[in-house]
Amino acid sequence: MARVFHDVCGAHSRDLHYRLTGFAGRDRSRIPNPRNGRSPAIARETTALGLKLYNTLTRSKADFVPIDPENVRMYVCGPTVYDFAHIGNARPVIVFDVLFRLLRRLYGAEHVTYVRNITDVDDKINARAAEEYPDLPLNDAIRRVTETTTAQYHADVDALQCLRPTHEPRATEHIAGMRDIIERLVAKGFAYVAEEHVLFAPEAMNAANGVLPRYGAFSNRSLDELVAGARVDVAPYKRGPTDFVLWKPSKPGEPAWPSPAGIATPGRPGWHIECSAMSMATLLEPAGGGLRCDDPTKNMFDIHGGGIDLVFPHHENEIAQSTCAFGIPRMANVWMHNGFLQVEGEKMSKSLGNFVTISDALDHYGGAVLRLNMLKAHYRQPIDWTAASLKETGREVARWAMLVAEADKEPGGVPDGVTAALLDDLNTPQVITEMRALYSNRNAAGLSAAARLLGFSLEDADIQGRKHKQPYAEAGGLRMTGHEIEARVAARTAARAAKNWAESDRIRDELAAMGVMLKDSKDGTTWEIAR
RNA sequence: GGCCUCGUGGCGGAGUGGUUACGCAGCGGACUGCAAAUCCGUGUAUCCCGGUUCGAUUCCGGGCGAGGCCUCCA
Repeated sequence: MARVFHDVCGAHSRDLHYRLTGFAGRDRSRIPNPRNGRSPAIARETTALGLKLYNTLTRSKADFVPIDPENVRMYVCGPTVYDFAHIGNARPVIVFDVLFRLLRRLYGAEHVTYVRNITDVDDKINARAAEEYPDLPLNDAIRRVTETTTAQYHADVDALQCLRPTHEPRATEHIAGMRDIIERLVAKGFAYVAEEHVLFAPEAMNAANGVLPRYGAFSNRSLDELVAGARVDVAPYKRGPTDFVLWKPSKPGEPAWPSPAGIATPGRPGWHIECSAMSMATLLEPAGGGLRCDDPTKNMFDIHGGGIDLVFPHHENEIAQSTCAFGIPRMANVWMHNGFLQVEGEKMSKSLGNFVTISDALDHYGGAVLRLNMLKAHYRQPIDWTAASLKETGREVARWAMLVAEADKEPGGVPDGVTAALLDDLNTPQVITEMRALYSNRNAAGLSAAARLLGFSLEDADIQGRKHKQPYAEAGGLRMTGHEIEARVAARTAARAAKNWAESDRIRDELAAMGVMLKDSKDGTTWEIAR
């Protein structure tokens, strides 16, 4: 803690700390003391268990102290279900799955609540529905799109060996909660109705006194900067250029719900309000969307995660909504953001033709390989998703699996070095280094336990992609069944026994052309279909 | 233009105010009919310029370069 204090207050200044944490010029009696992280308004009765996490809110790494160790609560922004999830979407899913598993280990599986939402109301969904099912009524088409996409998403993340979150709320199931928050915001003067929209006014938030953070503090930008940097036309009904939509009217045929704030026309929620409502419903007490009116400061949770691109505007706006509606200084104590993913050194985009879906990736590599490959870079660093790296990872997992298969089974816990690396802000590259040392030392039990903590099994390693699990090889329009491959392998073994090396090598070359790789050992020849 | 992050060997990628991890590739060797796989050994790096320091890759300032956000986006 002394080190943290030095980083925050020694190297910079206390005022900078308050600016970074969004409390510049505000009542400082109720905000966390940078010296010890304690706040008069928030009881911190527990001690840390050694986990350190980098917090975007404070831009520093600090001990993780849950509000309630009996119920550690984490919310991660999930997918908008309109298309196959891509490999970039897989990164937060895997990263926060690792954190979920670590938290369960530290606090007990029954004492961690992990929420990852599904956004199933969105313009992109509507557009996709109209395109895919032009003959169906729009609402039926939308249901088709969201159901099939959600099923695909579940299949993908299951294959990546991610645990299902404790709750997976859908936006359309929480419209009432959104209306509730919107009504609170209107009643408190933070939001207003204009042309059947409800808009949030950041200027009203910044004019308010009390515990609220400053709008823009989280993403470190001022309202003036946002106005100056705005590249889009401001809708005429907005009072201020930075106002954002909480609720908007639905067009005819679109999904629509009764509107809040006395608006007669049915409408639908803005994107940001969804996460405020779903986190409230699933993570705040009492369960089901109630709030602790007796003690508003209880209306916070521990960890909020997502991709770094969500810092602004999504998370900034979530914070604005939740803090203003509930009268709290923070929505969540720790904010974690994963870095971006590139493909072969370039930004992934459909126009570049390098768009990789999770499903595509699973065709070529098993879930264990994709998962470990994702964890080779620290979660806050950018990662370059390359075929070369995947191939290397695949071989490494295969090596590890071979050791585990051959070694004597001795029950073993997770080695200390592995745990220590993971506790240090999920330093998975360091974990992998530890695992390599375990491999070198032939510590199969430790290696296996480490893999399990990272979320994959070495006893039953999922290495091969779906395409290569097929019992035949295919190349150049030719197809060879497993029986045919076995027959050629047997013929080659016979040729080798007869020291007919020319014939032996000919068969090996023939199989290699089909992508079938042979391995000779003193126990015989094995084969596998390479990629 | 504003804000933020990052810059380590051929590649990937950590830690660290004081002998610069680890993996891949390369090279040498073992094994093999020859390969592949596996095993053993091994060379190579901290963007540039200042500053602080006995000493900086690590801290501070500047420069250059890369990426992200400011608009839907993991």
